[in-house]
Amino acid sequence: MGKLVTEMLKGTLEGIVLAFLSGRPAYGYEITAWLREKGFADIAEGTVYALLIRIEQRGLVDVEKVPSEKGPPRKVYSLNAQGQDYLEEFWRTWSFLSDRLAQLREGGR
Amino acid sequence: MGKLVTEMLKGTLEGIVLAFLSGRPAYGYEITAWLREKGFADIAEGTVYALLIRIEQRGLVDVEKVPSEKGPPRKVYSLNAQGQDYLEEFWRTWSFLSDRLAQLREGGR
DNA sequence: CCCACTATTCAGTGTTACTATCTACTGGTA
DNA sequence: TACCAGTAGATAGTAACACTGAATAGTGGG
Repeated sequence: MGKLVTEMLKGTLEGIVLAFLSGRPAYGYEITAWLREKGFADIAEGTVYALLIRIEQRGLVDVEKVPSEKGPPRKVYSLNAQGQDYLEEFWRTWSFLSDRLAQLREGGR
Repeated sequence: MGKLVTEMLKGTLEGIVLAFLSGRPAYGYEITAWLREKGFADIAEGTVYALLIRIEQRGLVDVEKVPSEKGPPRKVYSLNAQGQDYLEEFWRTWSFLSDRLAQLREGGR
Protein backbone atom coordinates (compact mmCIF):
# COMPACT_ATOMS: atom_id res chain seq x y z
CA MET A 1 0.00 0.00 0.00
CA GLY A 2 2.95 2.23 0.25
CA LYS A 3 4.73 4.53 2.60
CA LEU A 4 1.65 5.84 4.32
CA VAL A 5 0.62 2.52 5.78
CA THR A 6 4.21 1.76 6.69
CA GLU A 7 4.37 4.77 8.94
CA MET A 8 0.95 4.11 10.40
CA LEU A 9 1.94 0.56 11.24
CA LYS A 10 4.59 1.79 13.62
CA GLY A 11 3.37 0.87 17.04
CA THR A 12 0.30 -0.77 15.60
CA LEU A 13 1.81 -3.83 14.00
CA GLU A 14 3.01 -4.90 17.41
CA GLY A 15 -0.54 -4.75 18.72
CA ILE A 16 -1.84 -6.64 15.72
CA VAL A 17 0.59 -9.47 16.29
CA LEU A 18 -0.11 -9.57 20.03
CA ALA A 19 -3.83 -9.64 19.33
CA PHE A 20 -3.31 -12.56 16.99
CA LEU A 21 -1.26 -14.37 19.61
CA SER A 22 -3.99 -13.82 22.17
CA GLY A 23 -6.09 -16.19 20.09
CA ARG A 24 -3.50 -18.93 19.87
CA PRO A 25 0.25 -19.49 19.87
CA ALA A 26 2.00 -19.14 16.52
CA TYR A 27 5.41 -18.91 14.89
CA GLY A 28 6.90 -16.23 12.71
CA TYR A 29 6.44 -17.69 9.29
CA GLU A 30 2.83 -18.45 10.08
CA ILE A 31 2.16 -14.92 11.32
CA THR A 32 3.70 -13.43 8.20
CA ALA A 33 1.49 -15.62 6.00
CA TRP A 34 -1.58 -14.62 7.99
CA LEU A 35 -0.76 -10.92 7.67
CA ARG A 36 -0.33 -11.30 3.91
CA GLU A 37 -3.67 -13.02 3.68
CA LYS A 38 -5.28 -10.24 5.70
CA GLY A 39 -4.24 -7.59 3.21
CA PHE A 40 -0.92 -6.53 4.71
CA ALA A 41 0.69 -7.81 1.56
CA ASP A 42 3.91 -5.88 1.73
CA ILE A 43 4.99 -6.51 5.27
CA ALA A 44 8.48 -7.93 4.99
CA GLU A 45 9.26 -11.18 6.75
CA GLY A 46 12.23 -9.57 8.38
CA THR A 47 9.94 -7.04 10.00
CA VAL A 48 7.88 -9.73 11.71
CA TYR A 49 10.88 -11.60 13.03
CA ALA A 50 12.41 -8.42 14.39
CA LEU A 51 9.13 -7.59 16.09
CA LEU A 52 8.91 -11.05 17.64
CA ILE A 53 12.39 -10.75 19.07
CA ARG A 54 11.45 -7.36 20.51
CA ILE A 55 8.32 -8.55 22.27
CA GLU A 56 10.19 -11.58 23.53
CA GLN A 57 12.88 -9.39 25.06
CA ARG A 58 10.21 -7.27 26.72
CA GLY A 59 8.78 -10.40 28.28
CA LEU A 60 5.38 -10.18 26.64
CA VAL A 61 5.53 -13.67 25.16
CA ASP A 62 6.82 -17.12 26.02
CA VAL A 63 8.81 -18.99 23.42
CA GLU A 64 9.10 -22.68 22.69
CA LYS A 65 11.25 -24.28 20.03
CA VAL A 66 9.31 -26.93 18.15
CA PRO A 67 10.78 -29.20 15.44
CA SER A 68 9.14 -28.90 12.05
CA GLU A 69 8.59 -31.61 9.47
CA LYS A 70 9.65 -29.15 6.86
CA GLY A 71 12.60 -26.90 7.40
CA PRO A 72 14.35 -25.67 10.52
CA PRO A 73 12.71 -25.69 13.95
CA ARG A 74 9.92 -23.23 14.61
CA LYS A 75 9.92 -20.71 17.41
CA VAL A 76 6.39 -20.80 18.72
CA TYR A 77 5.31 -17.65 20.58
CA SER A 78 2.48 -17.49 23.08
CA LEU A 79 1.12 -14.49 24.92
CA ASN A 80 1.77 -14.55 28.65
CA ALA A 81 0.11 -12.63 31.48
CA GLN A 82 2.30 -9.59 31.00
CA GLY A 83 1.52 -9.67 27.30
CA GLN A 84 -2.19 -9.77 28.06
CA ASP A 85 -1.87 -6.65 30.19
CA TYR A 86 0.10 -4.92 27.52
CA LEU A 87 -2.45 -5.90 24.88
CA GLU A 88 -5.22 -4.38 26.97
CA GLU A 89 -3.30 -1.15 27.21
CA PHE A 90 -2.72 -1.29 23.50
CA TRP A 91 -6.47 -1.49 22.90
CA ARG A 92 -7.10 1.41 25.24
CA THR A 93 -4.57 3.55 23.42
CA TRP A 94 -5.91 2.47 20.06
CA SER A 95 -9.44 3.36 21.15
CA PHE A 96 -8.33 6.80 22.22
CA LEU A 97 -6.65 7.49 18.91
CA SER A 98 -9.39 5.88 16.91
CA ASP A 99 -12.06 7.95 18.64
CA ARG A 100 -10.17 11.19 18.02
CA LEU A 101 -9.75 10.37 14.36
CA ALA A 102 -13.37 9.41 13.92
CA GLN A 103 -14.44 12.68 15.51
CA LEU A 104 -12.05 14.64 13.37
CA ARG A 105 -13.26 12.92 10.25
CA GLU A 106 -16.84 14.03 10.80
CA GLY A 107 -15.73 17.63 10.70
CA GLY A 108 -15.51 17.40 14.48
CA ARG A 109 -13.81 20.36 16.08
CA MET B 1 -0.03 8.70 27.70
CA GLY B 2 3.33 7.27 27.15
CA LYS B 3 5.43 5.42 24.66
CA LEU B 4 2.61 3.44 23.12
CA VAL B 5 0.74 6.43 21.80
CA THR B 6 3.99 8.01 20.65
CA GLU B 7 4.67 5.11 18.33
CA MET B 8 1.10 4.97 17.14
CA LEU B 9 1.18 8.65 16.28
CA LYS B 10 3.91 8.06 13.76
CA GLY B 11 2.26 8.56 10.43
CA THR B 12 -1.01 9.47 12.07
CA LEU B 13 -0.16 12.83 13.56
CA GLU B 14 0.50 14.12 10.09
CA GLY B 15 -3.00 13.11 9.02
CA ILE B 16 -4.49 14.65 12.13
CA VAL B 17 -2.87 17.99 11.40
CA LEU B 18 -3.83 17.88 7.73
CA ALA B 19 -7.41 17.06 8.69
CA PHE B 20 -7.44 20.03 11.02
CA LEU B 21 -6.08 22.28 8.28
CA SER B 22 -8.78 21.07 5.91
CA GLY B 23 -11.23 22.85 8.17
CA ARG B 24 -9.39 26.16 8.21
CA PRO B 25 -5.88 27.60 7.95
CA ALA B 26 -3.87 27.72 11.15
CA TYR B 27 -0.40 28.34 12.53
CA GLY B 28 1.85 26.10 14.59
CA TYR B 29 1.30 27.45 18.04
CA GLU B 30 -2.44 27.29 17.52
CA ILE B 31 -2.31 23.69 16.30
CA THR B 32 -0.24 22.67 19.29
CA ALA B 33 -2.74 24.27 21.67
CA TRP B 34 -5.62 22.55 19.89
CA LEU B 35 -3.89 19.15 20.12
CA ARG B 36 -3.31 19.66 23.83
CA GLU B 37 -6.94 20.51 24.33
CA LYS B 38 -7.97 17.41 22.41
CA GLY B 39 -6.15 15.10 24.78
CA PHE B 40 -2.78 14.85 23.06
CA ALA B 41 -1.32 16.52 26.09
CA ASP B 42 2.26 15.43 25.70
CA ILE B 43 2.92 16.30 22.09
CA ALA B 44 5.99 18.52 22.11
CA GLU B 45 5.82 21.84 20.34
CA GLY B 46 8.97 21.01 18.46
CA THR B 47 7.22 17.99 17.01
CA VAL B 48 4.47 20.08 15.47
CA TYR B 49 6.85 22.63 13.95
CA ALA B 50 8.98 19.88 12.47
CA LEU B 51 5.90 18.25 11.00
CA LEU B 52 4.73 21.52 9.49
CA ILE B 53 8.07 22.07 7.82
CA ARG B 54 7.87 18.54 6.43
CA ILE B 55 4.43 18.92 4.90
CA GLU B 56 5.40 22.30 3.53
CA GLN B 57 8.43 20.82 1.79
CA ARG B 58 6.26 18.11 0.31
CA GLY B 59 4.01 20.76 -1.13
CA LEU B 60 0.88 19.73 0.78
CA VAL B 61 0.28 23.16 2.26
CA ASP B 62 0.63 26.82 1.34
CA VAL B 63 2.28 29.16 3.82
CA GLU B 64 1.73 32.80 4.54
CA LYS B 65 3.60 34.90 7.06
CA VAL B 66 1.23 37.02 9.09
CA PRO B 67 2.32 39.58 11.69
CA SER B 68 1.04 38.95 15.19
CA GLU B 69 0.05 41.51 17.81
CA LYS B 70 1.86 39.38 20.34
CA GLY B 71 5.22 37.92 19.55
CA PRO B 72 6.95 37.10 16.30
CA PRO B 73 5.10 36.68 12.98
CA ARG B 74 2.93 33.61 12.54
CA LYS B 75 3.34 31.14 9.73
CA VAL B 76 -0.19 30.37 8.67
CA TYR B 77 -0.60 27.04 6.87
CA SER B 78 -3.48 26.18 4.57
CA LEU B 79 -4.19 22.90 2.81
CA ASN B 80 -3.81 23.10 -0.96
CA ALA B 81 -5.17 20.80 -3.69
CA GLN B 82 -2.28 18.38 -3.38
CA GLY B 83 -2.79 18.31 0.36
CA GLN B 84 -6.46 17.51 -0.14
CA ASP B 85 -5.55 14.53 -2.32
CA TYR B 86 -3.03 13.36 0.21
CA LEU B 87 -5.56 13.72 3.01
CA GLU B 88 -8.04 11.57 1.12
CA GLU B 89 -5.44 8.89 0.69
CA PHE B 90 -4.64 9.18 4.37
CA TRP B 91 -8.28 8.51 5.23
CA ARG B 92 -8.38 5.51 2.90
CA THR B 93 -5.29 4.05 4.52
CA TRP B 94 -6.61 4.81 7.97
CA SER B 95 -9.91 3.10 7.14
CA PHE B 96 -8.11 0.01 5.96
CA LEU B 97 -6.08 -0.21 9.13
CA SER B 98 -8.99 0.71 11.34
CA ASP B 99 -11.21 -1.96 9.79
CA ARG B 100 -8.57 -4.65 10.23
CA LEU B 101 -8.10 -3.72 13.86
CA ALA B 102 -11.82 -3.65 14.56
CA GLN B 103 -12.20 -7.10 13.03
CA LEU B 104 -9.27 -8.41 15.00
CA ARG B 105 -10.63 -7.01 18.21
CA GLU B 106 -13.89 -8.91 17.92
CA GLY B 107 -11.99 -12.16 18.03
CA GLY B 108 -11.79 -11.93 14.27
CA ARG B 109 -9.79 -14.66 12.60
C1' DC C 1 22.44 -32.29 -7.71
C1' DC C 2 19.92 -28.35 -7.76
C1' DC C 3 15.62 -26.04 -6.83
C1' DA C 4 11.39 -24.81 -4.33
C1' DC C 5 9.46 -24.30 -0.06
C1' DT C 6 9.74 -23.74 4.83
C1' DA C 7 11.83 -20.98 8.65
C1' DT C 8 14.82 -17.71 10.95
C1' DT C 9 18.49 -14.09 11.44
C1' DC C 10 21.01 -9.85 10.65
C1' DA C 11 23.30 -5.50 8.97
C1' DG C 12 22.22 -1.17 7.21
C1' DT C 13 18.61 2.61 5.93
C1' DG C 14 14.77 6.08 6.25
C1' DT C 15 11.08 8.19 8.66
C1' DT C 16 9.06 9.95 12.57
C1' DA C 17 8.28 11.79 17.25
C1' DC C 18 10.84 13.28 21.44
C1' DT C 19 14.02 16.06 24.37
C1' DA C 20 16.17 20.14 25.14
C1' DT C 21 17.59 24.36 23.94
C1' DC C 22 17.74 28.73 21.50
C1' DT C 23 15.93 32.86 19.23
C1' DA C 24 12.60 36.68 19.03
C1' DC C 25 8.76 39.87 20.03
C1' DT C 26 5.11 41.99 23.28
C1' DG C 27 3.28 43.67 27.58
C1' DG C 28 3.13 43.85 32.55
C1' DT C 29 5.42 44.52 36.89
C1' DA C 30 8.86 44.96 40.58
C1' DT D 1 15.13 50.02 34.07
C1' DA D 2 15.21 45.00 34.44
C1' DC D 3 12.94 40.98 34.46
C1' DC D 4 9.42 37.63 33.49
C1' DA D 5 5.34 35.44 31.35
C1' DG D 6 3.21 34.52 27.22
C1' DT D 7 3.38 34.08 22.25
C1' DA D 8 5.76 32.05 18.15
C1' DG D 9 9.13 29.40 15.70
C1' DA D 10 13.71 26.75 14.70
C1' DT D 11 17.13 23.12 15.43
C1' DA D 12 20.56 19.48 16.90
C1' DG D 13 20.72 15.06 18.67
C1' DT D 14 18.24 10.58 20.19
C1' DA D 15 15.20 6.41 20.20
C1' DA D 16 12.00 3.37 18.10
C1' DC D 17 10.22 1.02 14.37
C1' DA D 18 9.42 -0.90 9.69
C1' DC D 19 11.96 -1.80 5.34
C1' DT D 20 15.54 -3.74 2.10
C1' DG D 21 18.38 -7.31 0.96
C1' DA D 22 20.95 -11.02 1.89
C1' DA D 23 22.46 -15.03 4.39
C1' DT D 24 21.73 -19.43 6.74
C1' DA D 25 19.46 -23.93 7.38
C1' DG D 26 16.49 -27.96 6.73
C1' DT D 27 13.29 -31.02 3.74
C1' DG D 28 11.58 -33.24 -0.38
C1' DG D 29 10.99 -33.55 -5.48
C1' DG D 30 12.45 -33.27 -10.47
